[in-house]
Parts: sequence; C-alpha cells; structure tokens
Amino acid sequence: MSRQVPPDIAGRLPAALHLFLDQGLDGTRVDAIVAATGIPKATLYYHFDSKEAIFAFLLRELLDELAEAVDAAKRGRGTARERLVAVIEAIVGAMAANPTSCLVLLSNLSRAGRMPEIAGSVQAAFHAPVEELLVEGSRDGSLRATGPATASAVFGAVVLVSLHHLIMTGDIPVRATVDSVGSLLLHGLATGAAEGTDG
Amino acid sequence: MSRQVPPDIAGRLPAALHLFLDQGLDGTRVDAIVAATGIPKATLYYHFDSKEAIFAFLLRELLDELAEAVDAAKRGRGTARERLVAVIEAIVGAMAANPTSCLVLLSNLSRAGRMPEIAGSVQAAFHAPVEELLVEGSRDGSLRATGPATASAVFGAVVLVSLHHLIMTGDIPVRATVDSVGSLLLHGLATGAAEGTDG
DNA sequence: GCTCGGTTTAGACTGCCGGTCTAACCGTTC
DNA sequence: GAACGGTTAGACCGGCAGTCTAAACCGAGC
Repeated sequence: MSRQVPPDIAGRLPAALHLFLDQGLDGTRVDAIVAATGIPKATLYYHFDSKEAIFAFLLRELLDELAEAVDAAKRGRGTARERLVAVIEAIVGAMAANPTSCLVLLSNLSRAGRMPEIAGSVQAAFHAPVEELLVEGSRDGSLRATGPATASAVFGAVVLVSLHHLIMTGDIPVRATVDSVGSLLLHGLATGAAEGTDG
Repeated sequence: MSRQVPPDIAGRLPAALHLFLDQGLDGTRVDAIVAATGIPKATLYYHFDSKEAIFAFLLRELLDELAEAVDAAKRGRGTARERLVAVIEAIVGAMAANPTSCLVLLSNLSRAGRMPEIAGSVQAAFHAPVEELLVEGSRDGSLRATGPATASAVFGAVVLVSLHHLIMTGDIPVRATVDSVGSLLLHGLATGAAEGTDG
C-alpha cells in the first residue's frame, strides 16, 4: 500500500492515541478507532494495510521528530560530554512535548520491537547517537571509556525517569529531570564515604 | 478459578515461554500453547480462566523468586551503598538465571502492566527496595540525597543493560555487568576534565 | 456538462481464534 | 459401586480484523 496519507486523515488519527495507550494495540478495536477519529473503516483500510500500520504510522511521526532533535544535539559544539547532556535534554524534551505518543511507544515497546521499521527507528534515534557520543567522549577525554552496553544503561535511565514522571504526575519537569539524571550519569550516586565493591 | 495448579501442569507450562517471547501474549494462539506443552485445551481452561492467566502464572513464579532474592540482598549487612550493589547483583543474577522468563516479562511489560497483580509485583520486587535503599543511603551518608525518580533511573539502567546483553549475546556476564553498571551508577561517566552543565 | 481517475463510504461477508459447553472417561476413596 | 475431582475430545459460539462490492463523490481536463 504505502500510499501517502492525506493530511486530513493524518490530522484526525492522533485522536486514537489514547485508545492505544489505555488498551494496547491488540486490545483496541478498529471500531473504536473509527469512533474516536470519525474516519470510516473502509477509508481506514483504503489507506492502511492493517491496524498495526495505523499504529506504526503514529509512532513514525514521533520517532522522526525525535531522531532529528537528538541528531541536532549530537552534532552541536562542545565536548562529547556536553553534547551527551544535550542529547539527554533532547530526549526528555521530546517526551515532555509528546507525552501521549511517548507513553504509547514505551508502553508498547514490546509490540513495536516486533515491527522492524519501528525497532530500527528507535535504535537509530536513541541508542546509536548515545553510543557514538560515548566513544567520542573516551577519545576527547571528557568521558570515561566504557563498553557498548553502557549506552543501554544511559538510555534506560533517561527513559525510565521520564516515564516515572509521566506516570506519576502526568508531565515532565524538563529542566529538573535533565539536571538530576545528568548528574547521576556523570557523577554517580556515591558520596566521598567508604569505598566498596566497584570496578 | 484460582484453583491450585497441579505440579505436572506447572512443570510443562514453561515450554510455552518461548511462544510468548516470539509472538507476544496476544500473538500466541492457544493451540500453539497446547502443541508446545502437550496440555490439551480443555485441561488448560479447567485450571486457568484465560490465556492471560496462564501468562500471569508464569511471570508470578519469576517475580516471586526475584522479589525474595532482592529482599534478601536489601536486608543484608553493610552500608546502604553496599546493599544497593548487592541488590543490583541480585537483579542481574536473577535475569541471568531465568533469561527466557525475564525476556518475556520485559518484552511484554506493557501488557503485564495492565495486569494489576503483575504490576504490583514488579513494583514491589524492583522499585520499592531500590527506593528505600536510596533513602537509607542518604541517611547513613553512603549515597547522595536524590529524589524518588532516581530509583527509576537505577532500575532502568540495570534492566536495560541486562536486556542488552541478553539480546546481543543470549546471556549475561553477571560479574562484569554488575561491576560496570555499579560503577556507572556510583561514580558516573565523567572524567576529571572540564566541568559542564551539571546540577 | 461529460468523462475519467482517484477517493470515500456503507454494509454485508469471511475466517480466525479465544473461550464455552457437553458429555464421556478415569482413578481414588469410602 | 457410588461419588467425586480431575482429564479430555470435539462441537460450538461470538467477537473482531480484514475483505469485497458496488455505489456515490469530486476535481481536472476537454
């Protein structure tokens, strides 16, 4: 299919996001999407192959926007360390700006991960840039050298903190979140006190 | 229903885990569970209300085991900081010991989150202990004082790193993983170099 | 104002699959 | 041997994703 989705359809689709959020992709009936968006079923299936394609379309928009913001932050000036903080800010900022889509994405990551197109975008938008910055940082001396798995840790910390705020209060205090997760990731939790088991 | 599941049934059910892993809960057909476990459909529905209940049963076993390991680590001796590392080790160790169940849990977190029983267990097994240790740590001076969202960051970092290893190589090098994520969380990524924007 | 392409739509229909129901069957206990 | 809890096959039901048909609709070009 991959026909181009006309603007008025694309504009109405986001009304279905909260359905996906509440019921998940499989739990959301197509009739409910019809009711929520006002787009008749036959029209929906004229433009999309499946319910899943509708879902993917909505996430694509988010991921494209996000990838761009992250990429811009990554290509900015400053040390790798400074740009890493900028990337974190871009991620948190994007989540704050699109809370519903982000919640849908994250709370359906499993399902999304099984859609190659989406999985690839997530990888490209989140992991790859962070991983590259970590490598750069160990070259320019602004960050400790670490293995590739560390990018996952950074990703996990940033995303879960944002998710925590979204779930608890419904919105993300961007400044405070970036400061606290940034300082956690850069300086850690330890005080000057007794050294323990740490490699 | 909540009848008690007889041992031979319980023993055969894990054979369905890889189905849930590959196809997700909704994507797994009951007939496939029947084929994988050798338990006839009627018997399955004699013991369980639904496919979802089977799924929940499998995760329960994992979560109970995990909650116990984490709790033991948390109640050990030493500073809060040392016990935090022990808790991280318990989590990583449990994931390494039950890779399939863990993958199923994490890659269906969305779905699991909509099952109150499971969501509660995850909260109790992971978040609560970490959160408490962070508070203790700021009291005994072994950890910096941080907000409640920090527990989510720790959780995210630990779980995503483990997940990374599981997906990449199929198993988790426990020692190395605990060391690297432990040192990330305790000491951070920063080198002594140029101080940037960090609260 | 007619035709022609793409778009929109209603509504009936198909097929898959989760879950139910029935009724038989089996082993144990009293 | 009657009663009971568990086990099983197989027919069945209902809900829902996705298809099909065929009729409008609508703008562009002549």
